[in-house]
Amino acid sequence: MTTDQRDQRPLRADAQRNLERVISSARALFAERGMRAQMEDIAAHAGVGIGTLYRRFPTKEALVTALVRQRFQEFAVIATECESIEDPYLALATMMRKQAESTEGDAAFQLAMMNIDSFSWDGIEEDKSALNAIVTRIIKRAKASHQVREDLGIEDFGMVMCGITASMYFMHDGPSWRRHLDFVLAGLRPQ
Amino acid sequence: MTTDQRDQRPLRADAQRNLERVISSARALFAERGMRAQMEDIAAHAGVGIGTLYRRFPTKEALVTALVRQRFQEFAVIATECESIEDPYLALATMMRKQAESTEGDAAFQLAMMNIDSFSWDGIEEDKSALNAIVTRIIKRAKASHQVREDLGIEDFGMVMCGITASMYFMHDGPSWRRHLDFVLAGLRPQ
DNA sequence: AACGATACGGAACCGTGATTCCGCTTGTCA
DNA sequence: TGACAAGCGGAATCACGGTTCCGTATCGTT
Repeated sequence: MTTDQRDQRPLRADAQRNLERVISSARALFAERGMRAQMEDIAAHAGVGIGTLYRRFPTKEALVTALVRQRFQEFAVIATECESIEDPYLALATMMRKQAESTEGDAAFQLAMMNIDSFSWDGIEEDKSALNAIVTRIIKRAKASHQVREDLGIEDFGMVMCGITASMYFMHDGPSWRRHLDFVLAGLRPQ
Repeated sequence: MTTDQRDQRPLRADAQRNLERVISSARALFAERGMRAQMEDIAAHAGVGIGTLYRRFPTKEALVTALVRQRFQEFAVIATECESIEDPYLALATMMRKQAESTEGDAAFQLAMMNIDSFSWDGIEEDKSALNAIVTRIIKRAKASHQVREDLGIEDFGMVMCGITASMYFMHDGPSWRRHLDFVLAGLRPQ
């Protein structure tokens, strides 16, 4: 779940506890400082030594990737929930709103969304395409109901969410990113 | 113009030449590598020593800021040109298109637009507000003609351009940022 | 309770890249 | 054309942060 299911024997009790602390501290510090959050600070915040942190995540990149994967999985859950909304357009709009909402304050994910820092994000593809499958269905349904432009595609979804994420990440003052989302949702309508 | 008008005596001929080379190399390398472009490489690309580069721009931040100011000034020119377009909505839309277009490949500016890297961007405010004045007029006119939402504000403009810049900066594959701009322009219409 | 596998802490190490320093060179001006 | 301020180059310095290493501590099993 966290690192990877592939590894066998369960963690020692204390190690498991530390792992959870590290993840939650990482989330908190990345949210607070973006990618500038330092490994050492994360360890300290979690109340463990750096060595311990590195035992679970061999690099900073690995740590960030783990966090991002979790969020993609959460996205998939949200998308699935929204798929059961009757109105096709509302399903799409609600999904976008909820995903954006859940992204707020998750700098690690935001960065991944935006591909910053030349990380390779190994192992994300899998989670990403699982999500894409669901989103594609939702878009298809919305198009079939003629409530959104016919030329809307799954790639547009990624791009637009990236832009909205940017508004969220960068514009700390100014109007809320929600407004940006509103504009885009309106712009998705036919024509 | 480049560094600051405030400094008196004109540069020595060779220094002026080098300054221009440095600026153009900086633009090129930032475009190519984003903020990862290194001072040393910029100097080398310009055919000067690092010491020379640092003589004009005491820090990397100063260099980037200079480039960004130039672009804001260019934005102002574009905005002014567009102000003379008769149709109010077209004026706004064209301005946004042209500004975005001129931003393509200018990583330094893109970063500024997005506020990355915790730079302070000292001295930009001036140029920024000069631009804002013009844009505000264009928006006001568009609203008066009822061709865009009544609640559109100058802050929305900044946010939206930031989002589009992000699409431009981050989504090297996928659809073009122009599509994102299309969505937003459509979404700016009344209601 | 004893033992080996796991895990822990954190000082030391290292690479990267910005910035400084200073002895030498060149443009400008009288 | 001589003097000197302005400019130049680039090796050396520094700071910062990620990563490694290893002696010690703890867990879980027999």
